[in-house]
Amino acid sequence: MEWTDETIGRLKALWQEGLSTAEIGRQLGITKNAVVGKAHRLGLPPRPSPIRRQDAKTAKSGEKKASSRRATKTEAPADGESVAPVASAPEEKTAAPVEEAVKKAPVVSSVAAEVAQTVVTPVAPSPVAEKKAAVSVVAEDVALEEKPASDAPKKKAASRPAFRPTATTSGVEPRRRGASCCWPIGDPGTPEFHFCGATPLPGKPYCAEHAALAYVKLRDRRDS
DNA sequence: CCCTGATTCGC
DNA sequence: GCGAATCAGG
Repeated sequence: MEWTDETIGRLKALWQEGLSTAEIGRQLGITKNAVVGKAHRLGLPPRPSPIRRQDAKTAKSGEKKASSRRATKTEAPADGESVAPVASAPEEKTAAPVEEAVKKAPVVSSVAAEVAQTVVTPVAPSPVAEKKAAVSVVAEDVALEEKPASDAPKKKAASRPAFRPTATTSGVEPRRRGASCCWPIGDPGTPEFHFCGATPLPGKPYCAEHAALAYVKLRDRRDS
């Protein structure tokens, strides 16, 4: 994966929109692992995760690498070392009510509801590239996804319908307070980088102007 | 089972 | 740095 400014910018934008990593990956044509990995390396703010791994330090005896996690998962303790059980520390409940509010439905739901028949999906057609084009008419190598055309031997693409109302997407997001258009402007990472900031359309993360750019028909972009 | 995000670590 | 494999919670 070539992480250009465009792709990184889109990743950031989509990430901020609250889309799932898998969804971001689908739109970028990469795996969710790539998305998460990159997001972490970029230091993007972690989003509400269902899981809470270890405490990173409590059980952090770096022995796992001995046989590599993939090789042996049923790794027996081998040594007779007593497994000094840490006194189960009373887990602090970091449950912030805010999280619940924020982690709500990615904008897709509301949009899909509106258009009903015309399935749309939020896609940022390289807003950054747009600006670059203004400066120089360079043929940007917008990462064109290499869709498997026909079904790959794998059984992927099963959940392609783009929008499937699930428990997570059914709720209406209450976080529209003081919202502003989050269309990325400028090069991510530079001080000039910012988001549009205009008043977004109800239920959408973009203002009217950018929503028109952001929401394209799924069919149109699939076989592009 | 499916989904989700997080982490690890070979490459 | 990248991301598949893996883990782990819902």
